[in-house]
Amino acid sequence: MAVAANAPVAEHASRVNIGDASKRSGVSAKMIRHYESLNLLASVARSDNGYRKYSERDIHTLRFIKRARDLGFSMAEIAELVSLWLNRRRASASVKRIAQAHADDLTRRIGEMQAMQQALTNLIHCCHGDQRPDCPILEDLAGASRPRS
Amino acid sequence: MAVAANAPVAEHASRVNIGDASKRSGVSAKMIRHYESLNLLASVARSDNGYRKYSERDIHTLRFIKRARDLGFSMAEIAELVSLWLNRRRASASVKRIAQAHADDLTRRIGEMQAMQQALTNLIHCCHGDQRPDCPILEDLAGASRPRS
DNA sequence: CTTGACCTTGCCATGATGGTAAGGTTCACA
DNA sequence: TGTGAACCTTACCATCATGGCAAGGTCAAG
Repeated sequence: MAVAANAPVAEHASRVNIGDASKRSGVSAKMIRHYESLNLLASVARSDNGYRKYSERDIHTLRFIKRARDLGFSMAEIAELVSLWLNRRRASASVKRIAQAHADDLTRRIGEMQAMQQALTNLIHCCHGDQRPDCPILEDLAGASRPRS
Repeated sequence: MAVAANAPVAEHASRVNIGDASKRSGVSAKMIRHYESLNLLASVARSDNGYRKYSERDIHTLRFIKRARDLGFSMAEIAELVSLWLNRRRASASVKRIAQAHADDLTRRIGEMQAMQQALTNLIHCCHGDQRPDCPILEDLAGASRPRS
């Protein structure tokens, strides 16, 4: 039995409030509103009392966004991805280019952090970490490369 | 020959403006002022015209901060480190604890980013990246676990 | 009718940094 | 003496994704 994809008749009948949309997408209500302000969700419906009403399609989009966020894409990138997703005439090359750029960015940042981690680990290994004040970590920070003027 | 502790006669004679302090520490003037507002620099001197005046000691502290930033410490952590650096009765264990916590944090974040990177790399490898619209990357985003509506 | 759970908008905060604007100071040079 | 460049000052805004809070409207169950 599929989810609510096979919803019976009127799609608008199954529209839910933001709280349900949040639970079903894993995106906080706060961020759902935020994404709407970024135009990631095309024109969210409102009921008479002003409450937002989310269709299955909206929830699908929210899940798409969440998955992309989990992969570390920025909102700007996600906006492009959503647009490509909705465009049936897209070229997969466009998607791949965005993904590759992000992957490269991750690689770079991971490298930077690993360098920090390595330097830090070395210093930590050199520090006896007891009650004495002598500390190679502070000594490094106080003048690592430049030995003192 | 010790640092500027043994500076010839009047230490205040060698005090420099923020621009020089910036060049000599590698910290932007903007951030030097910011660090002062965070109380990382004890009471920066001012000359009659209101310009900040930096001693050798101040510049040494700025270099300490810069090195710590380069290792990825947060400003809150750096505040603690500076404080310990200035306290001759510190226990090296205190320093080591902060460094270890930061290293652990780096490890965690590196792991998260590597997981993203790995998932992304897999998807990218599956995408032919040409003019056709079929794209495993979008398919994953649109419903990795849950198939599609 | 009340209570509690929901929804609305709007503003503020994060953390580290950059930018810009509007104005004061200093110095070198014509 | 004037002028312009290069410096300094404070103060505000922006980033990016997210959370929090406040004040108020809505709705359903008791």
